[in-house]
Amino acid sequence: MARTSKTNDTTDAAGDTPSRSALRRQREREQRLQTILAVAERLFAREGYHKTGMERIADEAEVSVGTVYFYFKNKEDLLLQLLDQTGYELRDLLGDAFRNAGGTLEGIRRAGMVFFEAFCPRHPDKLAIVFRESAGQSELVEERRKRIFGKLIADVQEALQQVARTSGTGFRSAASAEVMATCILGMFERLSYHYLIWQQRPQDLQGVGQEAVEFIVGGVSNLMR
Amino acid sequence: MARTSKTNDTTDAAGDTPSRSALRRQREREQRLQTILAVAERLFAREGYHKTGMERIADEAEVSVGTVYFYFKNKEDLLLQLLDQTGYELRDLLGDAFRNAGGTLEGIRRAGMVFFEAFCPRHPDKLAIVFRESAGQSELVEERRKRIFGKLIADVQEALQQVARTSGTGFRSAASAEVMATCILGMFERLSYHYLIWQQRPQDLQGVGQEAVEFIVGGVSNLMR
Amino acid sequence: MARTSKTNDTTDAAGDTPSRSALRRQREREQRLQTILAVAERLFAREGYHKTGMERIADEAEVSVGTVYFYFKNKEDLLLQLLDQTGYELRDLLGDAFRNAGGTLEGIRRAGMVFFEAFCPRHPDKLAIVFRESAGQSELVEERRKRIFGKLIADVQEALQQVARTSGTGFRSAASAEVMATCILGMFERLSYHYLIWQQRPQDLQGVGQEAVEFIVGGVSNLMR
Amino acid sequence: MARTSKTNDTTDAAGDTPSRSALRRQREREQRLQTILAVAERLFAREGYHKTGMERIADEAEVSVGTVYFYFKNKEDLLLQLLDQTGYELRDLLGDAFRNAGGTLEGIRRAGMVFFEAFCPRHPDKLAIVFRESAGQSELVEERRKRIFGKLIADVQEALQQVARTSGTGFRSAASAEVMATCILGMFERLSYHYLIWQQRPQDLQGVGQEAVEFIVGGVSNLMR
DNA sequence: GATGAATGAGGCTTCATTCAT
DNA sequence: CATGAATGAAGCCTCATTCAT
Repeated sequence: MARTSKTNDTTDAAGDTPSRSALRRQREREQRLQTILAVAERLFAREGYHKTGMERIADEAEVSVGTVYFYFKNKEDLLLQLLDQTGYELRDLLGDAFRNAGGTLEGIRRAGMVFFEAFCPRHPDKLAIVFRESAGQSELVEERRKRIFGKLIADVQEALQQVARTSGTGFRSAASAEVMATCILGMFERLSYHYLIWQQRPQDLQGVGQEAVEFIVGGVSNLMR
Repeated sequence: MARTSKTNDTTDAAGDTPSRSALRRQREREQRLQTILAVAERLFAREGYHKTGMERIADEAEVSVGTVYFYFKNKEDLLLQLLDQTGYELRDLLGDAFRNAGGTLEGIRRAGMVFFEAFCPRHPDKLAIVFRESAGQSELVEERRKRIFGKLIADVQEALQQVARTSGTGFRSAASAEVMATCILGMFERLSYHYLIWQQRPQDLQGVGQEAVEFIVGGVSNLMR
Repeated sequence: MARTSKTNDTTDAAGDTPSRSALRRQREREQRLQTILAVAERLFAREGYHKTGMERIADEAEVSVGTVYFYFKNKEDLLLQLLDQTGYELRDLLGDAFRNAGGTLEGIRRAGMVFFEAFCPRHPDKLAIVFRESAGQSELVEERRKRIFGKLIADVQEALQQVARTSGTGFRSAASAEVMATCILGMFERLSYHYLIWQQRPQDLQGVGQEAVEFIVGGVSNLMR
Repeated sequence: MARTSKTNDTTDAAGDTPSRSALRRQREREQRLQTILAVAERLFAREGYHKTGMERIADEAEVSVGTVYFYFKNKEDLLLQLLDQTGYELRDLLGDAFRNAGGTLEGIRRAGMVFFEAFCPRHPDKLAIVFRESAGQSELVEERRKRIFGKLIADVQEALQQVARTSGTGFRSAASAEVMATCILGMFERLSYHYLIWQQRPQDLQGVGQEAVEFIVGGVSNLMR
């Protein structure tokens, strides 16, 4: 019932234009869902997935427990939707950046910086969830993480392959691009985890990012022949 | 509590020569402790930290729950000791390899391969625990993970700086070595996670490792001036 | 609340002739109520009273939860009305048959067969509800069951007493008729439960019924002096 | 772990004679289990299965909730074990009586009276559970009820067939005995339910029983040819 | 030292019912 | 009248931990 954008309307004739009240309900509905998600994101990231009870989430979202369960099947579903959301946003930013790298190392460099300059400072909680809280919670969750990482790796890999094509060369081996893409994601993960979550030095991220992308550029070059 | 009825030998008198039975008890004690740790490692890695109950651990270690609690303060302690153990082994292998890199890129290359060729195939469960199960379980655990990663990063960083010294150059910036070391750890983490845990392709790890160390060498070179 | 904008007809003026639209509304109302009852009967009987949620009932009756609550005070009320309905139908069939037994054992025999030949095959769900689902749900429900059984017992008892009167004899004791009537109801209950609900052998019911009524006839005779 | 009569013993040598303390533990264990069962029986019968929470049971048995769950898998298991217990007792009494009926109608008569005179006054709660509370609670429970009734029916059926053999006659049809046995059980059920649970006239049960067994005898005779 | 029965706080989830629109 | 989102009390159950034997 929830989660499907039903547009039931009793006042309007038979049209495609929902009534004003229906629209408002729709909005409020979406609003609530987002509020709950936002609260869950914050709590999962700061207090931990397991330490956060559903009641606490309901409280802070100013709804009842039942309402949370109206919008989300269970606690795991809440985490899954958070993961998906973050997955989308990451692909929107990172994926896009890499897809628009234009087949040049400079493009790769710029794409990498997007993560450190645009994503990290804006969404530290999301990072904590994808990289920490969602790790090893259930098969379903792990499955979803795998898929998200897979997509991102594919994006980066594609960008790398384009670089090779553009520069008229190739990679050391067929697997090089995939391995490098995975490496790059791993670097992003650990760097953001290290400097943002552990060391709480968000202001260092730009510098760190620059070193990292330089490192990447060197690594990539080295695997091109 | 430590007083048992039969203390007719020089067990814990004042000497340096423990009696035979005391020695045996000591051995049995160590044996038990290791069995429990081993069981916990396997279960945490395969079933998940939370899904594994203390009773299950006791059962498979063929002791009682009480005994587990005699050797370990609580469940978290079990995880902490597993982490420490893995930390030591990692430093023993990786740290050593990097410390013995001899200040050459070739040394770095060889050190990196140690992880993929020696550690990964031998200790997949340990990897699952450090990289997955211990993530976000409690502040104490996270603290320990941070320390372990920190130590490893320091080792790698040191190796990198030695390369710079040996080659008579320096790095792009003072932070370069630390960033690179973190990058390298992140690569190791994600690559092993990806190919060993997710994709279950342990046979690919050697090839993957070669690409990875090549990538590293390139990256490092690029940050030397 | 009962005041709607359009009251241009003689809807609820003072007359005996309701308007056409009022009649239609009345019909629709009755229709809805019956639909809900029918759905509840099916679900209670097949899925169980407790396992059936109000939302499921509303869904299958193609109305909203609120509507169900408009027609029925609460879930218990739904069950009570189902019980009453079944009670009426049972008395309509069984009671009538026994009342029309004409004071002969042959009449008793025919009356008994009505249950197995006419009621059981037609209303298995109703049987499941009276004999299974309504058992031990609440004091109110149990009260109603008691009343229904009481009425039926009275009907049968009356028929038995008429047999005695007609044949110019009496029963072993004053309580005989009541006890026998209760026995007969118990037989009907367990036989239908056993062969219809448990053993799923509806085709056997006619034969079973014949044995049963024969058993009854013998039992009744035996208590007449 | 629970429910299996382990006889672990640390003090004794290697013998078959458990130590005194082990024996006492064993006794206490059985004691507790029976206490919980008794409390559950009383509460289920008087307050209703659904209205009785596990906490209430634990409280009245003077143990913790965890302890209840140590002895019983879940609430349903509690009910199942109560059912089984009652099933055994019923067969012990009723089944035995019918098995010892000796192939005479007089034997049947006496057997029937056992139910009213020995079982009903002693175990009203058990009756409430088998005939009321366990009805329609879950497939597993219903399955068990079916089995219990089946066993009892078989016992009675066997007694009836023996009567036929002894008297050198047979029954109206092959199914007669089964149908009659089912009838008899149904009578017992409804009569006890009616006079014990509903009408609270336990003192009437003996008289009612006499009428009932007379009724049975007549019915049985009537189906013999 | 070893045992394992007992504990009980806390977690997740369901679902009958209400009420503003 | 109908709707269906919101409520929240109540229920069942788990499991890390303790402690008497």
